Amino acid sequence: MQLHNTSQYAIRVLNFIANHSDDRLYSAKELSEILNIPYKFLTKIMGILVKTGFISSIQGREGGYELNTPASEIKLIDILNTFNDETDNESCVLGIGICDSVNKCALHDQWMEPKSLMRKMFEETTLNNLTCKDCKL
Amino acid sequence: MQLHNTSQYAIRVLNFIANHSDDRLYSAKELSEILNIPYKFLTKIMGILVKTGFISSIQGREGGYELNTPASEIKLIDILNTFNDETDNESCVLGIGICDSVNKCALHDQWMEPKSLMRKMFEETTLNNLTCKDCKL
DNA sequence: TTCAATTACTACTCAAAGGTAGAATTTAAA
DNA sequence: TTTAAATTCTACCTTTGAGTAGTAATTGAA
Ligand code: SF4
Ligand code: SF4
Repeated sequence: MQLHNTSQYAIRVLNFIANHSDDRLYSAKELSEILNIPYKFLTKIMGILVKTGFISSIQGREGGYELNTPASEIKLIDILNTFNDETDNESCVLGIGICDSVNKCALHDQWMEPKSLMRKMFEETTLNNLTCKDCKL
Repeated sequence: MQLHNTSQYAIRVLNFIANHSDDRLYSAKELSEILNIPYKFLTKIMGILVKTGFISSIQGREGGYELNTPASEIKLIDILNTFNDETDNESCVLGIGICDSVNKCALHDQWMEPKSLMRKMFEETTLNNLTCKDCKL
């Protein structure tokens, strides 16, 4: 019951960049050191974040990454979907397939409240709701 | 953000056996067909459930499985822990390691409510809270 | 006693996540 | 113009979850 490492990394990177977007460009090397994420794995993830349009990259010497979309428009759920961290009904708690209020699994009644709260959180939280100056990176 | 298949299967099997414990013994073959779980994978899981003491097995012809612990004493969280579906703080949403109210990650404030509800649910729900006669298996 | 239905055990394959290696490309500073 | 610092691309390796195969051991029924 956990997010994928890639999702966690992506959230942390995007959050950091969003919090320092006025500043300047950050390179993969810096991000890797600041956020303590394996360099080679980070660059792989950055490539995906560029392709999906969350960030844009400046190539070459003195290059780096910067936010390409306003922080207020990047929802956590969008990041999760990018890395196959599904939160939809198809892959719900007992994974039984399509289900509704009449056709439900044994856990349904207990699960719906935590699940909907979780889903609501991922859907409504954007990067700029996350701004937290003293938080761990 | 999902339970492991093994956890899902284990919950469904244990729930079924708990709901039919008065009945009779159920064999792996039957369980596999009723619950639509691959036979060979199921027997592997049953072995683990026997070792951990949730169920006991009757070997040989006419054998099968039966609950070994009262349904009221089998918490979902115990099943999850058996299959490495951690819900503890070490492996929390951003996976940053030890953290408390002063030393927290950027998602902490948003995450704690859904998380604690989820955790409470897994900790307080036992197999006999789950009894649901018309539910999908 | 034989035999078929059953659990238990060991070892393997497959797929996906997590991570690494190396070289190509881009670009600004020296 | 050269060079070093950067992103990008392709391919690989490792680990773990998911699932399969085959066989041994057990035991009640015929
Ligand atoms: S909890 Fe509800 S929505 Fe989720 S699998 Fe069970 S029945 Fe379906
Ligand atoms: S949400 Fe809170 S407990 Fe979980 S990783 Fe973040 S700081 Fe730690």
